[in-house]
Amino acid sequence: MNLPPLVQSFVLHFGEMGSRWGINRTVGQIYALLYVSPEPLNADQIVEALGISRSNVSMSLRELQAWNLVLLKHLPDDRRDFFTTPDDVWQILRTLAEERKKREVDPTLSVLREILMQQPASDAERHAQERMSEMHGLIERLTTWYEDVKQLETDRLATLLTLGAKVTKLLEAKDKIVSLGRSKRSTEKG
Amino acid sequence: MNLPPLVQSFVLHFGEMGSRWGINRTVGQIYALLYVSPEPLNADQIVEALGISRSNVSMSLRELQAWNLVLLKHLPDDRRDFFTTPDDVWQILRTLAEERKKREVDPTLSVLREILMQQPASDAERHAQERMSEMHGLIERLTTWYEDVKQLETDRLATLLTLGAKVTKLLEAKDKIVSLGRSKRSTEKG
DNA sequence: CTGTTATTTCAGTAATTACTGAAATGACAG
DNA sequence: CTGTCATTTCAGTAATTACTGAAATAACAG
Repeated sequence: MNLPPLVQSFVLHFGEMGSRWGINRTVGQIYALLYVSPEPLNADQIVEALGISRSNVSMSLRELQAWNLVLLKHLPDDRRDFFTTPDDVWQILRTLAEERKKREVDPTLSVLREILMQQPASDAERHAQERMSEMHGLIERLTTWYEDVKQLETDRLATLLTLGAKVTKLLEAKDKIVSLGRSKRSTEKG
Repeated sequence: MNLPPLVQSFVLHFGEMGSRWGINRTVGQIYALLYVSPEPLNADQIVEALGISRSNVSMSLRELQAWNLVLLKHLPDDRRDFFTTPDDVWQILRTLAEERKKREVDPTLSVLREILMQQPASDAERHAQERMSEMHGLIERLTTWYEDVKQLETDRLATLLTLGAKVTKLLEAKDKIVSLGRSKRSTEKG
């Protein structure tokens, strides 16, 4: 590996982090390299930069494409494939969330649903179903929220993030006012 | 493995899912088993239920304890260790988020910060730093939001989730009113 | 077609990670 | 102390996953 030291640290870190996710070292490194590269790279440049085999690069790029984390580009008069990552980090975040949901959450939801359909045959099963139902409920809440929020454009999402928990305080204040109004009216009525 | 069929499906699914996270199959299965079990289990019961070695159970429970996903309980007049998962699924979610942040996000943030401190020695490095800075900014935003939201009690968090993107619509409405007010005032003034 | 260059596939191997059984440690009762 | 039961450690092995080089496929130019 022969990269500017600053880039190398980044690439190596992503490689290690990769293993903590499901992703493997090489895939992480390639992603990091493409992410910081000023222009698209072709497979041989990646081989050169990371010192790994051509076939490994090919397979890892496939993996990254399956994750939609990498874009294929073609330069005029050059039939090699060049690769980049999307520029917009928010877009990257969205993609990552979407893919992880698809791979990690959706299958679980469908297994839970299936099990919850079945008739429990014992107390143990009944209890298990209750627990699974709690889990199912939580996951559904989270995914509904996610489906809702993912539609937002970047600046609105940013606003939402900046607000964070403040929103609930606002709402509680509003609720108090509303309930005051209600109790006043109900008093008038009663 | 000799479990009620319904429990078995759940346990097996979690085992497979485990591999898609960093967690391994056995750890996933043990967690799932404890999660649906009506009362705490000791190591030998887990060995029995899952058909794996005693030592594997011991190591996997350690891993789960390191993740704070499992609680150690003692029954009176019994010196064996018994294990459960926390009852409250929201609490489990919090723990999971906290641990994943600690392991997957914090190290990246600190590497990024370190690299961004350094003086770039070339155009390539300058460009790389810019990209890293974008990533750093995004992650900081997300973690700030998370730090903020994680303090909320369950019912407030639930409210926040239920609202989802509606909040931004409310805010935009508010902003329009405020900016109307402002432009009115500035007209009066000018 | 033929030759050239780019990419992919895949069987074999290397590296890593998971799991086991045996032995060590610990915790306690008598 | 000694014996008993529970848990942990760890070296060896099994299983899985990652990686390579060689061969196959593909995409084109002439």
